[in-house]
Amino acid sequence: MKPAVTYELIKEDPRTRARRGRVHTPHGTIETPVFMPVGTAATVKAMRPEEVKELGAEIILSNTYHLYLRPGHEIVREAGGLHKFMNWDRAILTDSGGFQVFSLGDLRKIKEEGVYFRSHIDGSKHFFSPEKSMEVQNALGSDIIMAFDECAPYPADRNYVKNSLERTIRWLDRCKEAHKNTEQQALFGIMQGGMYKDLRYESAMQIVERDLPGYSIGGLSVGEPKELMYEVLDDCVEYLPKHKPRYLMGVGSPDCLFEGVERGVDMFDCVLPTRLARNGTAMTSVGRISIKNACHERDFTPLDPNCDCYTCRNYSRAYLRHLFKSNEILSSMLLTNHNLHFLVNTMGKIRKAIEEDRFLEYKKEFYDSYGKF
RNA sequence: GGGUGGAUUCCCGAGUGGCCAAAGGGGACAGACUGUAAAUCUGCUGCAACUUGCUUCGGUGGUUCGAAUCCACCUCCGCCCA
Repeated sequence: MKPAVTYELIKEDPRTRARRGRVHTPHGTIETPVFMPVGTAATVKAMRPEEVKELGAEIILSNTYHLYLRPGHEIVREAGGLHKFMNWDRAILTDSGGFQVFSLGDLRKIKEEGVYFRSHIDGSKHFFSPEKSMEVQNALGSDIIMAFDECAPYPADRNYVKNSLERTIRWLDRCKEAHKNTEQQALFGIMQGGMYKDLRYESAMQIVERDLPGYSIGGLSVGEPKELMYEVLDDCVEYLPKHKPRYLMGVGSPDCLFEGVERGVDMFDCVLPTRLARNGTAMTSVGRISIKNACHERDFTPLDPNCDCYTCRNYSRAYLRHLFKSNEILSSMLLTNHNLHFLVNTMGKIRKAIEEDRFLEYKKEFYDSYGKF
């Protein structure tokens, strides 16, 4: 039986581990490496799906925990699934709720059977388990579903990380067992192991043994220094099979994307571009720009001189600053549009560079222009 | 004309003898944000020195060891009665 999602390797960079590929899903093909915009609550905040499409996004992320709490996965199922519910006919990947185990702090308690949560919305009590996560994700009908894992914090002692990753493996087996819709939805495993190389190896061997359609690297970008993340990432990718997609979870600053691609990562997602946009920061070819800064008050030039997105074609920094300072909704819309365009477009250029054997040259060019990250 | 309430640091507004450079908002300015508890959060907002000094609470003058706070007069604003 053909899995719901397959990976096609097109080309490998001769000088680095960067690679050009395609991920085939029931809702279309994704050119990789790819950046996936995040739409936690069944919407990429401040964007209409048509706009996200126009940017060139081929897949977006959504979140199991959030949709389970509100509106409730049964409602999404009744609506005809997440694609129909949110009017997005391209691919969707749902996170399992695992990250919320990490981020909800003292609102949760981790046990072998699963995780006891308190809703961040109303404080009500909930229980999430591998089975529950699969049930919800099956109801949502996303193309790629993630295993229910625990993302260990940083720093964390070795013993904690070891216990955590071993439990995550047991949970992965339960996910595989509970996953009911393998023809339409592909289950990805998640590697953990913190910053410990041997634990990363152990985790990788365990998940690869489960022969899943894709593998992701979790537990990075949780507060550790970038150099350390790159070092750990070097090993992580090494342990993963060549003919399956590799997904680095939660990473999205431009430098991290380049470093990730260079080490052989195919997929990334991150809230950074959308959140920064809503908080008044733009990612541009010449670095980050805080549109709230007084120096843009009378700057009637575009946000990014080298950008052809809708926002940069039509609006000035002075206007965008005015919108932000006035708390206008359009501020979020235009800045989000630009930031997503910037990352999606940069990924497109990375793919092209790999095809033309000039990935490292393009990387240098980008870094020289971007300046300080 | 008579009566009455008020004037506070960029704005609104607390403060009614020392603990007041003065609460709290707002605004301004700056910063953070990486599988979204985030259109959120943090810092800062009299001047200068650098743990201290100076100037400030409508104006002027007074009382007091000490005043944004008490007294007198003046200026402006609100309300009520004629």
